[in-house]
Amino acid sequence: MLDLALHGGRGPVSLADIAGRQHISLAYLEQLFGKLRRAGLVGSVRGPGGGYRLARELDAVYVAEIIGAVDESVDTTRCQGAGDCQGGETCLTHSLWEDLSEQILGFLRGVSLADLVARGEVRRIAGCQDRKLDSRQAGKRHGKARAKPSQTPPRIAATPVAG
Amino acid sequence: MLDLALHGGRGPVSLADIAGRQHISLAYLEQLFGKLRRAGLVGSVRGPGGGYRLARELDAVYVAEIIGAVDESVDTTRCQGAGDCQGGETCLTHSLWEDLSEQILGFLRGVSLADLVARGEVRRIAGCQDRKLDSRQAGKRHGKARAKPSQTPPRIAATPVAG
DNA sequence: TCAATAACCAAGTGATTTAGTCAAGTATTA
DNA sequence: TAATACTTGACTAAATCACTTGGTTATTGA
Repeated sequence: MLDLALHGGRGPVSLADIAGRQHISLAYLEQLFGKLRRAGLVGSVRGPGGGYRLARELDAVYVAEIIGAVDESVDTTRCQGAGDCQGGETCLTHSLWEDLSEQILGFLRGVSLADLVARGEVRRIAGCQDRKLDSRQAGKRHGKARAKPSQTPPRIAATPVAG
Repeated sequence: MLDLALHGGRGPVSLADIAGRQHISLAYLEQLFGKLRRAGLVGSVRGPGGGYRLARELDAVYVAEIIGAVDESVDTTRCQGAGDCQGGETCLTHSLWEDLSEQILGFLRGVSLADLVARGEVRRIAGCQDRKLDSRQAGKRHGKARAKPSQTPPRIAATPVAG
């Protein structure tokens, strides 16, 4: 979504472009953007020259929504907030994880794509990515690579012992 | 640790007791408390009547430490903070996940066992647990059950798409 | 001294999750 | 009408994590 925010100025951005810049496989991006589209966060344009564009202004798209569209939840309780963590009963630490979840959601609800684009760090990295892609594309012609190099999965390491 | 905080008033608490109240298997508790002991958060007493006790006062034990001792990290970046998320380079969203990690750590560093014990919700649930255990133990005699009923694992659901 | 109790330890297991792949489509436009 | 791009669904590989198995060692009380 950030790539879209940074490169969506002149018409739709193809997933192949994003795949090249962000080192995420095209097939996987297709999955993610399917969810994003169904959540109403992006719009798509088919056919040659097509691609995706953000459905709203940068300052109206919050990270929490994006994660919600893709992952469906940022809840840290084992019971997904239901309170039946311990065989129908509520476990001792339920309220703690509930508070933490609220904390995380609050933070992610406060960060918009506009906020991220405004960061010097983000602009710098995006600049590097663009330069790299340009020099790489100078040497090749219309290379459609469906299988891209993969990376190790990210994961939030903290896990409640009971919650 | 909360169970220990609530029941550690009169001498050490055995893991079998905690297992009974919190529905966590004894063998699994042994693993966790091994880590907690090595981290200096609890002390142990062997032999009959033995068990574990908190190594510090309630208001000096923070949830962040407990998670750190057991899980080792609450980092949400895919590179564990190293900044080499994208094949040696830093990925676009690195700073976002770094901020989120700091947010989570800050929250968990601010919650002590004393804070949790002071919660009405926690006291209420602990009361229920004690009453249930009493009525169950009235009917049996020295039942050493090493294999306890298990529960579905908790997990933080939010996962950064790239970080 | 011996048996019971409870901490200690190492290795393995199994369910779940998630990033990612594969193989088909269908729509759009030059 | 062919190329481009999006759509869908089923599958896979790896990792994680809660949990188990099968022991050993230390302490206490009878």
